Amino acid sequence: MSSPGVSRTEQKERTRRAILDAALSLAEEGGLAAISLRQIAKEIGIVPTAFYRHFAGIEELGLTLVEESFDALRAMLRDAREVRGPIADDRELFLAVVDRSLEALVTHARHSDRHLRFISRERIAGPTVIRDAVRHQLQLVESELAADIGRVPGVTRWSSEDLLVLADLIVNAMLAQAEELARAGGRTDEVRQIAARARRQLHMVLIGALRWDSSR
Amino acid sequence: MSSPGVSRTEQKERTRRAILDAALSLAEEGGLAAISLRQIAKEIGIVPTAFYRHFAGIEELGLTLVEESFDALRAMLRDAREVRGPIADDRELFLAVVDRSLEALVTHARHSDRHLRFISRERIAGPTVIRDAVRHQLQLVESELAADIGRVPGVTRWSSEDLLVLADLIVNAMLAQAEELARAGGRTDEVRQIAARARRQLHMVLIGALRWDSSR
DNA sequence: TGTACATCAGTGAACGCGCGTTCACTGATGTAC
DNA sequence: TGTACATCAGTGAACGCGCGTTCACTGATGTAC
Repeated sequence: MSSPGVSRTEQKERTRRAILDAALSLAEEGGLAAISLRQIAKEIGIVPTAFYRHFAGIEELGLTLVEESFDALRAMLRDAREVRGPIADDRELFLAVVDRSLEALVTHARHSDRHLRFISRERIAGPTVIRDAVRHQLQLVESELAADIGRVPGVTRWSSEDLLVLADLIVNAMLAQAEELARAGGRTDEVRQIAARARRQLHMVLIGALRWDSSR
Repeated sequence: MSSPGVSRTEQKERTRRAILDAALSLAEEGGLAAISLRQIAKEIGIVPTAFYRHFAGIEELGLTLVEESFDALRAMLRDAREVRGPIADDRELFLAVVDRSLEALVTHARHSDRHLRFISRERIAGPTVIRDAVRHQLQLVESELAADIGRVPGVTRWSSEDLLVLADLIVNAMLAQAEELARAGGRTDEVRQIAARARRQLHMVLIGALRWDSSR
């Protein structure tokens, strides 16, 4: 099970990585709840019992995947935030800035697609523990996004509750599009079409946002 | 297995119904892909082999649940459409009309919650055949909704593509809220809060929609 | 540098269990006369 | 209305299989001297 010139620690890490990857892929069909420890072991060519050298069970593996997936999601959002520069109140400028963020998201989504799908799938279909962990992390992400949107000049008068409601809308919409994006695989035409749809949805929502008034 | 004074056909229908109900409930935890024929049989107190008197396998049962779920969803939308009456261009009137639709949705959602959750879960996490069936039906629903929105005076100049994009946004957002609604169970406070969030999201989206111009 | 011992990732046999599916059956309900 | 036969929803035994988990093990890597 080992290659020459590879330290024990390094080899262990490789196997751990292989387990996580296999679980992520196998779960694409029917979710984490539908895969077995033995399927994972078979997939990467280890004996079933070796699994226990790395995780106490599938649940622990699942929680690790939750952490990983949100690391990926946060990296996406950080990137989108950094790429866009200062935000203007002017409508045209504002939408151009949104477009730059979205381009960063689409680029990232291509590499983190399995993690994003993991989030949107296990949030709804996961075993209870996993589902709760995902939902909790999603709430944190929505808070961050809400704070982020709150800094846009036009929406500074919004109530914090409305900002959360808007963030929830955006996160749900974008996760649904990420799902479509992953499903499109590499097919360039489809990817472009879905990215265009995501862009229009964001525009529609944000134009509404700019007109919104929390006090009414 | 039978009660006195009940015809054979009627008894068969009862068992069939019990199977569908049990599957719908058992699938709440980890999705359709994670439940077994034997679990269902045990749940309703029949022997596993009796299952085959009603369905060829879990997949056929799943496809029946897809049909049922969309019957429920369409009934909701029909109700929402009927309750609201003529749609006005004026913003206040328009939003009041949207509110009436949404109230109808929330009332329905309380009774069809398991079917709605089935749709949003299996769309992402289901076995391939089920997933494809759900996605296909959802596209039809989105088309209907798009046509419906297209009749609103303010948006008659929209491209049909934009109408579909908007319908997709609304369906995704409302399915996510239906999920929350079901999760809240009967707790009145939470239900009211989620309904309020759904209303705000619809308002935000539709205010954006009224300002939108497909030609830009 | 060489040797003796410790560590520990991965092995392989074994367990009891729930799985889907087959098959011949039972006995209540339905029907023909 | 009564009898004889057909139908068929549900039964129960049996099958081979994959499951999670236990346990004692092996042998390469790591470490102490």
